[in-house]
Amino acid sequence: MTILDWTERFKGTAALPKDVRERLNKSARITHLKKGDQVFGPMNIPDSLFFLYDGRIRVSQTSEAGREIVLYRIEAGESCVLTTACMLAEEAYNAEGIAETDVTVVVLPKPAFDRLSSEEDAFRNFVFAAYSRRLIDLLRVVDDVAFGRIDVRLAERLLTLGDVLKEVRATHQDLASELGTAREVISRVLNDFQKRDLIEQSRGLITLKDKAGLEAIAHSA
Amino acid sequence: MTILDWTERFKGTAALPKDVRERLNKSARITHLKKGDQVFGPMNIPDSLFFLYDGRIRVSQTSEAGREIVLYRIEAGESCVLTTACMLAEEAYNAEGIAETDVTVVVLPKPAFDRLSSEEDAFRNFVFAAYSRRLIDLLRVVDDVAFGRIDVRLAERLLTLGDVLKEVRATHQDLASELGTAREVISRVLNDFQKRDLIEQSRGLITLKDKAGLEAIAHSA
DNA sequence: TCGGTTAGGTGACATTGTCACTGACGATCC
DNA sequence: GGATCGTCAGTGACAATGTCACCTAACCGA
Repeated sequence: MTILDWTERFKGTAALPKDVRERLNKSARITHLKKGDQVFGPMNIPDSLFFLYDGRIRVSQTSEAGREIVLYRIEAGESCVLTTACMLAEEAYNAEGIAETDVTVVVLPKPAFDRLSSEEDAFRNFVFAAYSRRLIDLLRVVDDVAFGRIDVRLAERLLTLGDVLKEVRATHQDLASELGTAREVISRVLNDFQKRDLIEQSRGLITLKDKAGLEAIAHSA
Repeated sequence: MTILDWTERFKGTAALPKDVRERLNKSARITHLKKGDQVFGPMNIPDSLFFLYDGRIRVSQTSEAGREIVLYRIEAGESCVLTTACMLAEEAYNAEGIAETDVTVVVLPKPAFDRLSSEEDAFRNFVFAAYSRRLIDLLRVVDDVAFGRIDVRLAERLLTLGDVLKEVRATHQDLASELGTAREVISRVLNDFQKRDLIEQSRGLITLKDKAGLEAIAHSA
């Protein structure tokens, strides 16, 4: 494939001197993954650092009983620190990353990572910032799960998933996995939303009819 | 006060060359805090790095409604990365650290931190490991809150809080704050435990009568 | 010992999670 | 077309947990 200069894509590398960037381009490997592929998981801990060049990765956690909750999403230009966390920590964990779209990943071997983070302040700060971002994300998840109502959380999530279009292509089970709850709960709440004319439903598709109304619910925490 | 060589206390600094450690001892400041003092919080974001020399810090999060949940504890020899996370991330958060005992803290100014983490691999790895540890801790919290039963979680927590002694000195409200639930819920579960002869209760004190029984509950997830 | 504060108990009810089952829809094959 | 199968969604009963209002008991300092 064509060799692309990924270093311009990341905050931590864009500002680096040209020679450093060229060195990086040599030592890093670029990988493509299909939508739905597992990027990492309990059985699949990479020994390298991941930087997401293009696409989106969904990081979720699954309980013993098989219920799932989405922790956060990695967008293009961000790095995936959880893999490194899992490398360092001995403890068992059960988070996994799934490619939500086709994905292009820059894989940086650990030696190159070490060298870079010792030599380049910008890069090191980028990595620290990535860690911080995830910590904050998880604080938010804890807050939502421990203290939030699901109608509020579902309204929020519908709005973020719908974004530009007013459509959310997801089954009730998908949404349950987003929020870490059961399908039946989602069904109940969605039916309530429908009765209130906030949404329209059809198989695997939800249409947002009243974004303002949903926002009112989302912010009524 | 007497100057103590804290650098031997931390994994990331103990192995450093003597001259580096001496430099550190000069640039860092040592602070003492009383039991119950706030180490950091939404209104009190330090601009330096914290290393816990002695004592224990409880990190918890509080909801809008005022309900609290304990995220993790920092033990002597560990660093407090959440403060740095909060420095870097712009977003609002509401975690705070409370000294659970009298506490001795090493405060390392950011310039010294930057220099150290660029020059010394051991130190940098120590910091990364600290971040990782907290990420994993939070994954566990998410798992517990989203998927765990409270009787299981309470049994676990009683065992860890009781540890050597068979006593837990905590009010029902304290335990509710540990697990992010309501006092009434704790009261109900404790009464159930008492009926089953697993514990004994008196005002502000719980005695573990049957650790094996509690462990059975704790592991019956 | 009085009075106030804090810890804990209780019942009614709301919300959320679980379970078992049903029907509805869409694809495919004959 | 119609039979069949798998996925998606709806439902009612019940269990677990959270909320609210209010009560009692224990402790503590004046």
